Amino acid sequence: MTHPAPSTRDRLVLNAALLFRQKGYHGVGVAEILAQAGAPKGSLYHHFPNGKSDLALAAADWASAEMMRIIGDAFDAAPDFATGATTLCYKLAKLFDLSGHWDGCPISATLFEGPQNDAFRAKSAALFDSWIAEVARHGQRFGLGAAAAKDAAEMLLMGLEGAWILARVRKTSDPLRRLPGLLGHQS
Amino acid sequence: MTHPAPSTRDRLVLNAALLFRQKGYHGVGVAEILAQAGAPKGSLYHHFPNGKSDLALAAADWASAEMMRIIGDAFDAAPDFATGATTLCYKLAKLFDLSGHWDGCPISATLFEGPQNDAFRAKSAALFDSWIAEVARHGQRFGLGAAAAKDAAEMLLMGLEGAWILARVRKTSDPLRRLPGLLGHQS
DNA sequence: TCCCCTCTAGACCAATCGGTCTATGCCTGT
DNA sequence: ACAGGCATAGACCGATTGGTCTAGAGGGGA
Repeated sequence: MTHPAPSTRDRLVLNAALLFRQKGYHGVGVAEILAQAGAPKGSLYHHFPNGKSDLALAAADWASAEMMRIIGDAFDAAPDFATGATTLCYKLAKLFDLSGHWDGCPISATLFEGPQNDAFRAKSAALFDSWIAEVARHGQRFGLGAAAAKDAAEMLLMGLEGAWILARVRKTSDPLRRLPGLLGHQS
Repeated sequence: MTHPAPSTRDRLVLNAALLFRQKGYHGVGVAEILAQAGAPKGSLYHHFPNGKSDLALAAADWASAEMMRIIGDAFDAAPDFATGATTLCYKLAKLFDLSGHWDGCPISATLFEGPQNDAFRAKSAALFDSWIAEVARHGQRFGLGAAAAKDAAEMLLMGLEGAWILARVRKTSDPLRRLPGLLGHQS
């Protein structure tokens, strides 16, 4: 059905992404990641010489790619920007419900509470910007001007992040589902 | 000028709040808090028998009270809801600039990445709700209906949380200052 | 003066942290 | 069959973690 036999490296990245999202960078120990991925310590430091921090960056990249895919799915099938934004919110709400872990945004959870390291900050900025640029691209495709598209994209992202936090704290995807209405994207 | 001689307990709470905001719950060790507060270990466990987790809850309470004060200041002096909301965003942006640490929201940073402990989650939910209720109260004071006031308050909070994240990642308070415009609170 | 209680002080502890190291599979090319 | 390298496997390490414990400083009441 899905992938037949993910490599050790992929298992490490995937499980690290899941755990970091749930507990934050400092909240997860390498031992826990290794146990959940079923890999020994040697493998981690073979694939990621810099250990935990390299793994976190890879996990964030992986999670960001997943988000880009979701954004694309939501907007590609939409007739206009507002519908695309609404679909995106609903898709994320559904994933939130399915996970059963009340996870947060993968970027902020993984990279934010990490080391003060500026590389982490720059990386998260770049990933967020890539999301915004992608949403803005769809906005322009639907006829918005460049500035208006970027504003709409940034507002959507900010709303999503805030709704995500509220959803997490309340253990319900409601805030994500109500966001489009609050943003004026649906009547 | 300010308080003449804060008690050991107050110094612990204050410094814990500052550090947790910067690095998250798991990102700060008790040793670091004690060093910054200039207190020995014995004092911590005297005032907070449950140690770090008790201290985090107290720090969150303290930070939340501070936020309630800021909300009150912003809306009390405002002629209408939109102006109050705008003032609140600007006040938080100013604090963000002054801190020089690119801190995040005190609640999410302190309590979110903490232990899976449901008490932490419930506490943060209660504090967020108190903020929303306070903003909604001002909304009703300015003539909004109960439901509309709560919607506006929740949207403002979500926007603030999202803008806070973006501000942090970009090391600029711009997102917080642009939020009122994006929310339609000013022309 | 003496007691008592609150608070300070820091030595000390087991557990866990992230990371290094050597040994050994295991698979491929020859 | 054999060599050689990629990858696995986990023992091991010093540093740091949150937390406990004993000792004593300090001050107010009797």
